[in-house]
Amino acid sequence: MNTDTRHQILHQTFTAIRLHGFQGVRPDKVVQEMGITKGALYHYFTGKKELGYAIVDEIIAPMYLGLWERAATGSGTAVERIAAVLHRLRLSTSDTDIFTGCPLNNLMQEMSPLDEGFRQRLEYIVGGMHRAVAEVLMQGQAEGEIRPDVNTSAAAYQIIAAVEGAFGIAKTLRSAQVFHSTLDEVERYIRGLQS
Amino acid sequence: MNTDTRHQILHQTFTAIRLHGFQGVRPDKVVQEMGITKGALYHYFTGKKELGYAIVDEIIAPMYLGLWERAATGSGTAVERIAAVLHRLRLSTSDTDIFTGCPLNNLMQEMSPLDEGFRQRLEYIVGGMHRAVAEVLMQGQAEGEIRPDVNTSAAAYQIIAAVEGAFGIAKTLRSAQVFHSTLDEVERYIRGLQS
Amino acid sequence: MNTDTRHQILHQTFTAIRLHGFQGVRPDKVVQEMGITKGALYHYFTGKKELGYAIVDEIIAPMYLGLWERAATGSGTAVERIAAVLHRLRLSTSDTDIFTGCPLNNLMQEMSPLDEGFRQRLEYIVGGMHRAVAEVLMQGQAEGEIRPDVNTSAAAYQIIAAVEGAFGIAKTLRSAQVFHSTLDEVERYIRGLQS
Amino acid sequence: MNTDTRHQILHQTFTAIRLHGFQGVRPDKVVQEMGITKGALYHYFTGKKELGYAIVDEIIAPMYLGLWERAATGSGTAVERIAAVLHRLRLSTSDTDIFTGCPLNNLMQEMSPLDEGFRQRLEYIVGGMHRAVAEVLMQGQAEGEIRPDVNTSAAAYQIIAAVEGAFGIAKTLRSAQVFHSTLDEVERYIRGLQS
DNA sequence: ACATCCGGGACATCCCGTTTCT
DNA sequence: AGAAACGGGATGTCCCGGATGT
Repeated sequence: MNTDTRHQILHQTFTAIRLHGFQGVRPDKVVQEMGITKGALYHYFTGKKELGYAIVDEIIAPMYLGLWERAATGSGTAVERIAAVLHRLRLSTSDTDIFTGCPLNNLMQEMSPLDEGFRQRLEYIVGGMHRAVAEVLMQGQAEGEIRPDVNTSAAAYQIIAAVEGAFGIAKTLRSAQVFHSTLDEVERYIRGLQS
Repeated sequence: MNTDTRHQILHQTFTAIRLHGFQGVRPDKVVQEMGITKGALYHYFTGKKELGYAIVDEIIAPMYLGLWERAATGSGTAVERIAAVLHRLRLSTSDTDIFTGCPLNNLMQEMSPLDEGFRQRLEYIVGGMHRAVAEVLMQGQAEGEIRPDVNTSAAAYQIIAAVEGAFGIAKTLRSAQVFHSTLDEVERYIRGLQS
Repeated sequence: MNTDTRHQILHQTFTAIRLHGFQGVRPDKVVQEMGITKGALYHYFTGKKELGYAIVDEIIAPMYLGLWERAATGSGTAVERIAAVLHRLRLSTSDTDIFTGCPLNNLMQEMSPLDEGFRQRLEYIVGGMHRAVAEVLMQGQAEGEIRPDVNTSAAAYQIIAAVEGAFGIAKTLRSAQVFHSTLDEVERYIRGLQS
Repeated sequence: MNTDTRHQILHQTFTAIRLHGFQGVRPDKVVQEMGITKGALYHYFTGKKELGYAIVDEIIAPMYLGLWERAATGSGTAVERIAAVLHRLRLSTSDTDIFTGCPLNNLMQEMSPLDEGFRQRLEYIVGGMHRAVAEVLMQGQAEGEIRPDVNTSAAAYQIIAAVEGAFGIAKTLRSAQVFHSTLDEVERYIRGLQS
């Protein structure tokens, strides 16, 4: 099993999804751009959908869960740890990322109502992100850093929602600046949760 | 010009877009479900894309701009007026709306990078929404209701982003409850802007 | 009966046929370019085919029969009268005519095998042209100008064939010069028929 | 590369072009008649136009260039060699060929003004035919067989034009006899070029 | 004497996936 | 492991013409 070709297909298709959406991906085009044939693709994946699942499982999930779970295990105050994730997000977001938007958000909007397999995988990722953030907030609450009246679960959803929403709006406005200033505002919101 | 048939096409296609995304819309199916023929469709619209533009211009834009601009012209404090919009949003959002997500958000994620015509129309809508919210916040600031150190533009983006993000997350989690509790949290954030 | 509109349709469609061939004509486009609607077109003609027949009968036939029958009724020697037609042809043939080719020849090649109605009308025109040329040659023969061993019918066909062929070749080579020098050669051939 | 299927498509489509013209060819019908599917067709050709180009390059060009260039390399006097080509043409022209006309001529009339790719390919063929005939005439002139005042280039164009024109006229008149007698007359013209 | 609206069907092309072969 | 050939069906668009109105 040549894992190289498999990886290449996975990443090339991931790029295509970012540009055209999952439905807009043309396996024909993808393999052509890679210089391989469909024989290779259908050797590793049973179909376009399974290829999509593999991309979510093997690329997107590790990417986002890794990013947010690092906050849960990091050091410093709760607010600082979440702010650190936002900083990393800002730094890792290039102008072309603004243009294509957040891969996770894109797939959620496109595929959630269309395919249950996608929805469950994306739900798993969002759930993991939410759990990570909520946990940090609860730790902060336990230590007296966060106000006791804060609904940590709702606050966690709000943080994630605002980040994804910021991605979506910046994408349409084609403005990295809007993205950054909205993230700043999210950070301010988080600081407002402190005692 | 028989505006009846035209309107019917517009609304039926709008529904189809909500279910399958713009790229997933099959004009064949739409006209078949309406009991008309493709002759009619291509009599009123030169193509699928122009039909999409018309839907954004004539359905989506009035819908969202109407909703948010009402906040700017309403009575009461700034926070109350924005909270009123959020309430209306909650009430007008059925379970199937949770399932299909926010039409505006869906189109933004799907079409912004694919077609400049769509992007500009959506940018116009988002810009209008932002302007409306920011204006309310500035009025509140002028009247001493909102703290003077609040960046009204950034706060307005954050509010819109959180609402759209809440839609997107609730759609994947298939949970009206998450939608509502996130909106509650947004409201709490807004109240935190008060002096 | 507004003969103006009818004439306009006839001539506009004739131009379209010259550019795209009969099968390539799009009634939709033609009426659009004229600023009228299909209602007008189908008021005067029962269909695209009948419109084509009318164009052959009312525009092409008079054009070509008029040109060649003038040779039969003109004055001077037989050779001079035919040469005069060739001259007139040369003068009336613009560069765009070279580009689009001979309308008669175009229609013959395109429609003869496809539609019997066209074929018979075009046969009528070619027959008339042939009769006119053959008659002139026979008159010349009677007066001793043309050699008695000349097969006037075959010679007439050859003259017409060479002229149409010259049009066709010049059209592909996009060369007015080839058209003119071939017509010169045809003239030389005719002079070779003299005693 | 299975050249069998490719060849079959090429020849079947060539036949269809002869019957309906290039624009009149319906790929659907062609593949259906062959018992293959559109998947096969679009596997070998990127589109109808490219298929047409391939037919010109691989079928029509060799056919005509082969026919006329044989005259240049044959033995006997110049006139005999050209007459031999005309004879071969006569023999290889069945009644159905009269009905459908000369494939080269048909394509020239139909496609030259519509598509530059076709025009250039057809120009290449006509150029080759002309060069072959002109060369034979020049050889004859060098050997004193052809009169020195003959413009070999113009005469070559006239020969080709007359042959193509004969095809076109015979097609409309549906008369093999007219075709043959016109070719006879062309032959007589050529003999008239002799000293 | 025309314009509007629309029916019905074709048409070129695309595209996912399977089979076969090397 | 991967390339080539092909099946089968859908897709967006076009386009001729008729029905209806004015």
